[in-house]
Amino acid sequence: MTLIEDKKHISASFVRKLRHGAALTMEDEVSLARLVQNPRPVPARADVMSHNAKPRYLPLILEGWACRYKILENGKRQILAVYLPGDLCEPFGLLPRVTEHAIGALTDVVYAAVPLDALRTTAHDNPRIAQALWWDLLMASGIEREHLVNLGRRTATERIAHLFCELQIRLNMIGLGERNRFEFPVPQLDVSDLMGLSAVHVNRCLQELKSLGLISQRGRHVTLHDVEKLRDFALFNANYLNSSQPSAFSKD
Amino acid sequence: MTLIEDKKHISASFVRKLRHGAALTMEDEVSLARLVQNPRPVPARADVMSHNAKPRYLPLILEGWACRYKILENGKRQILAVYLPGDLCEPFGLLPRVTEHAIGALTDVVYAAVPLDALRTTAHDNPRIAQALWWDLLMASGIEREHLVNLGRRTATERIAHLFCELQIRLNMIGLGERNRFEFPVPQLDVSDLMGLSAVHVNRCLQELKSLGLISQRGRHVTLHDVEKLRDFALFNANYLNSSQPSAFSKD
DNA sequence: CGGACTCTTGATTGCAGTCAACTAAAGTGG
DNA sequence: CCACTTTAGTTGACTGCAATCAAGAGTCCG
Repeated sequence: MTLIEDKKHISASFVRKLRHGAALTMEDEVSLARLVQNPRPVPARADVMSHNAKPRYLPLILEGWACRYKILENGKRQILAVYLPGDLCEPFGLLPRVTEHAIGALTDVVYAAVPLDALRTTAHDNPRIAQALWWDLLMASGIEREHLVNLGRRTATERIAHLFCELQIRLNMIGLGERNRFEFPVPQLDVSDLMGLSAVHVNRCLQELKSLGLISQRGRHVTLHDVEKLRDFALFNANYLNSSQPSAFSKD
Repeated sequence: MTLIEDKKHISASFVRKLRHGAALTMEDEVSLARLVQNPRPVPARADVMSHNAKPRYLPLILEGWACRYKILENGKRQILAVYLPGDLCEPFGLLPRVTEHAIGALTDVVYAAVPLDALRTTAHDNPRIAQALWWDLLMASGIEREHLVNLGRRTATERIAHLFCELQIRLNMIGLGERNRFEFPVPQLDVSDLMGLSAVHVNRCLQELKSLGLISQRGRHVTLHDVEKLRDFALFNANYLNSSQPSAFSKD
């Protein structure tokens, strides 16, 4: 296996996701793969990037699940976003800044440090790549906003159902999991910090979803028994995940 | 009064805010003011921009308070962000897309439609303006993320206290209100949709803040009696509002 | 002066948090 | 390979924050 092919392998999720945002050519994909260097491991519960760093690179998740989080002065933690393989942990990171939140590993993670200037140069020189990255930014901001709606106006069980609906689509986008079954390796304690709930209550909500026949869990895997029913239950509307394809670079 | 001066007047909040993000020259400010055309009024409770539009312009609030909101299928409403004079209602809007949420007027509003391509051209030709707009984008995304923390991990009364702490800074930034006193024209029903609460409970939280001596209201005006105490109470840390000055265009 | 909002208050309900104990599973080291 | 520790999941009892329901009081405005 050549070096290039190996790079294409480790960057597979990244490229695969960006294909949804623009019609990438083979060369585009090679350019993207070239950005992905030096995979680094991080164990579960450790930080990929700490608070108040001023990074010159963007963490790109290659394997495992990570998150952006903040800890309040009273010790409470809120997870702001979940990052899957192929996700840039600083979607707004086309330019550097002091990081406001930490990035943590929910499971064992392997990530690549994408150099800022290389990413910027590549995007600047290639309009399709630029479009794909803009699309990715819009999707990431859509996900965060829907998360906000989740916390504000959905009940605890609805929130968790909504999470599964979203993950099902995001994982499919990068080729992980089957249509209605996927690995869900996140401890309930972390789910509670994501959903603004207590861990005990997360446990009970999961049981409710199971008793309703909407999902089941075996080991670290979840099965969604009836995606349509689950979406209705969760007041889930998938528009926010892909309806925002930009047209700035196409002919509208 | 010449036309230019008049434009500078109606764009005052916009320019004034952006000064915090970059060292703008007089010419920069004139360029920015030139983007602000055709002020349009919208009455309170009407939409500035509805769902599923595909606008070629960005609403820029000139007077009054607006918000981005979403209504769920069960009729519940969540306000995602509050926009003050000088705020672009599509901070990610350097490129067009189908709008995911509606923009609504919380009070009587006057806004300008900033043409997309004019904004893009101006930013492209002027690095200081580009920097200021990036800074604005980062601040807007920081505000939304803190809002998410608010809904997930702060109690009802803390949330409202936090809102006042944030507004105090944002309003000062555009020269509205005094150091610890400002107009707060938002009905409690809208506050409840912003904070993920019921209107009744918002009322009781406001009373609690008053009985704690932290704030008082007279008519449509709020006074923060002890900003430091209020910030402690709200677990408020102002970093997210301005610590994210980008350095992509300066020499780091 | 009537009507539409908006705010306020009280009574009641219920969702979700907290506390605590226990079980299960997964590492770890002797 | 088995004690021992750590982490994760489960259950029950109780508490409490915030929603809901309902009615009344202010305010603004045509």
